[in-house]
Amino acid sequence: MAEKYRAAEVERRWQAEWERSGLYKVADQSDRPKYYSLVMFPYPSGDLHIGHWYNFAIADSHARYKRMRGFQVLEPMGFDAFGLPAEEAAINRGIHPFRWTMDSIKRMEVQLKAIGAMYDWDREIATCLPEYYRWNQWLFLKFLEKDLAYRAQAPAVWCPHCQTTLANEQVVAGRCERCDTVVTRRLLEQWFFRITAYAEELLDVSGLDWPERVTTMQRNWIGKSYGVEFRLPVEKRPDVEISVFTTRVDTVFGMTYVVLAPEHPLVDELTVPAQREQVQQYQEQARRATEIERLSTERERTGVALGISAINPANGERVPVWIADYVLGSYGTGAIMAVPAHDQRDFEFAQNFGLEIREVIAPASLSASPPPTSEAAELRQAYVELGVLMRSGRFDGLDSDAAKIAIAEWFESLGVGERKINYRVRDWLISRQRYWGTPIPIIYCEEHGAVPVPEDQLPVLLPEDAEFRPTGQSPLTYNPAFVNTTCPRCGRPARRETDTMDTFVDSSWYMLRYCNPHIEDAPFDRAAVQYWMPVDQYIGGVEHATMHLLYARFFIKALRNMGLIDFGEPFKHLFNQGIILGPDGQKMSKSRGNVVNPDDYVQRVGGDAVRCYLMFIGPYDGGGPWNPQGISGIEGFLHRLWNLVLDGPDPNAPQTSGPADDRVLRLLHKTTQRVTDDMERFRFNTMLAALMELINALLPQRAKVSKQLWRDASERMVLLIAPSAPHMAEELWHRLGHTESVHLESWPGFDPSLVTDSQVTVVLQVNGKVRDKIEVAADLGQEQVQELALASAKVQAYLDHSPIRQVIYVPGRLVNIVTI
RNA sequence: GCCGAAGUGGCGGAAUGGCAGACGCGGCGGUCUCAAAAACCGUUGAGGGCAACCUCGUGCGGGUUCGAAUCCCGCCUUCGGCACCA
Repeated sequence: MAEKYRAAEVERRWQAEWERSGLYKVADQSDRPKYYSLVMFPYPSGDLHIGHWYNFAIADSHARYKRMRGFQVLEPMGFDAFGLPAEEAAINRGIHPFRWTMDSIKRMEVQLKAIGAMYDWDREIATCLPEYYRWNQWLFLKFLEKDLAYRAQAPAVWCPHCQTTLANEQVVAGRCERCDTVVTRRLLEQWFFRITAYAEELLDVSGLDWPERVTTMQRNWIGKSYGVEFRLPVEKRPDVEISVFTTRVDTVFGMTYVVLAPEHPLVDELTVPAQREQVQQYQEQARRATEIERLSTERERTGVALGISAINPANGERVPVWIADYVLGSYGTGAIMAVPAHDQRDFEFAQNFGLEIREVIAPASLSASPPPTSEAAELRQAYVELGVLMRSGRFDGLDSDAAKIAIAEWFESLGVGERKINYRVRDWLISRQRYWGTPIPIIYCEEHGAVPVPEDQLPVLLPEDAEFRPTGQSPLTYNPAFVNTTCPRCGRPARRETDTMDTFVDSSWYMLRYCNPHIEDAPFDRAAVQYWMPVDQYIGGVEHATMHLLYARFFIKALRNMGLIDFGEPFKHLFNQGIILGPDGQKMSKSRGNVVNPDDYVQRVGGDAVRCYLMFIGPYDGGGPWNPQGISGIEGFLHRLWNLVLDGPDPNAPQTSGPADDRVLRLLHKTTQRVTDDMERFRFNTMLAALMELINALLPQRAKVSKQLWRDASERMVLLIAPSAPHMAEELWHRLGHTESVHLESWPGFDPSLVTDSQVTVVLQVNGKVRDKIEVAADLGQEQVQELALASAKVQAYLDHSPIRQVIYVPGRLVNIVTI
């Protein structure tokens, strides 16, 4: 019996040795092909939980596998260190965010090292350090130069709990993505990145190997729609026109009113004096409403008439102009033509206010019969499908698709409108009224307005002595030493911008920085980036589909157009790992008390066992509950592997190879093929199942196979498990007599001629039901196999002299004899 | 409401047109032990049968096929995304 495996001691020892020998230091050039393996970097919360392990440890196993396959692998680690949680923690505990963050990073470095990953710690980054965030500022200035950053007054999403504005992407169903508070809107001057300029390019995901649901989410988020934008003259106001956007210009003859968003710039101008008070009240009410209230489809449709009419350019009819909060100021032109018969929202609104509902589209199936003469009152809801036009002048009888084109062309020829594409995506609001972030490098001068901080004055340091409690104003506002400065243009007193940047700016380009994080005169090292980028495999949660992943793609495209890089996508392959739930099947949270701390398990059964167990739980994109009992299966497997290797061949085993050797050799090669295939396809659960099957089959053969083969089998198993259980594999490799690290070895290959069995089991069916099985030589011909099948007594019994109508033969698998 | 994914033993799951339940957990029985733990061996979908074996069985209902967990149609449930985007 071999000595017991002492995981904690072995793991500590090898981690120290790997660090000492610099085993995982990565050079920026190699004869080997490069492979950049990246996980979404963690927020320094101070506690590495089992979910981090699920993400990081498994990603590391895959990266180790790639390294053994001959790639030069870059696997960096760092911290997404700015952001609200540090401020919250700092406020709650009275510690400065900087200290809290740096302490958390220190703790997490220790915990991360317990994973046993190949991180090259020389490349570590922390985004809250000036050496990093100065490049956020530098990139901001570049974006400004290219008109990709701009300042505008807009009704920004406001989170009352976080006391800051948010980007649209950070609002989930009307609630703050971070703290789940119902958000409101505030009219503020804010900085934006012009991501909408890249809407079309971002829709192109060809060449990306990403989960389809992520690309679908991005496509839906960008929301491209084709339509017509046209202008309506306003009665008695030849100086004003109302622009509207519609995707259903085929229904334009059904327009019975026009709606402006409450915040539409023309509202004041167009409102008649008698309506002024009501209109202003409504505007105020709409401004105060939370997103939840505004977005609720259950809600009664409200609005106020301005007391003025516009002219429908299609038929010259007068239609009243209203404001209503179901029209958004931020989409299209902020105004719509309302066609209540063919739009459900307009329909409900028209019913509420007794406005005319005029049907102009007949369902296509009814087109043969005369147009229905039904009164509007009979309609229960809008008919929103396509159909055939009626009451539409010379367009009557056209189907919707043809009419969309015909009417668009007509409008274009009249000069009242043109075809237009609109996108749902909004520009990215990056201003945050919080302390713990990158200061936006802008100075406001009375004479010169918003002046960029000159490059040579970067970084604009975040002052350490600031009051950071959120008040709704940016904390930096209260720091005179920070705020008061001089204008870079004229030298007169000026004020600094006091908002900080959204932390998604930091994570939009960090993958470039990892390539050479020590470069001092540029955000990234062009040569190193040229070598390593794009990221070959990116692993992280799906929750970033329309935030980080979209922003990073935008950044890379913008940087490419600036000539700073020469590729257009940051992440070639993307994998979304699932979420590990608590043992109760619920999402882990401190308040539920179901958070699993990996440290206890690492101490007890070893990091290798935790890694393997997480891989074994199920498909990697599935996640699932942490079942503390299940880990014993992996423990047992690893112990049996340990014993198998250390016990060595049976003392009475044959010296020369016999028939058992042939079977075992085939099994070794077949398993190698399965493990290789599963590793490539991220199927870690079946990869480990294959190794378990192998060891289960191997153990009873110990006395039967030759000593040499037993040793070969041991070595092969150690190599196959090395990416998944790197510490034990290293220990076993050395115990087998090797002096170099197992992690410098190549992945074992397999001989295609050995992965198929010489004997195969053929299933014999009668009318699709299994009745017998026979063992035949794999290369036996169809006729012989069928003969053997018909010779089977069991088959004969079921055939019972019935005439055979058909025989299905699947080579090496089955024979199905059909009699009916 | 719209879009998407998924439903398989007590549990995690495997099998993507060809032996349903690989592998593991848990359970049951056994070996060892004074005993327990650990380790090891056997067994474990349901029903029937002394047994060899037989029948049923992958959310529900239909279909295609020699053959369906797998493909098609309809429904139910769960999860995820979007949700006034004109």
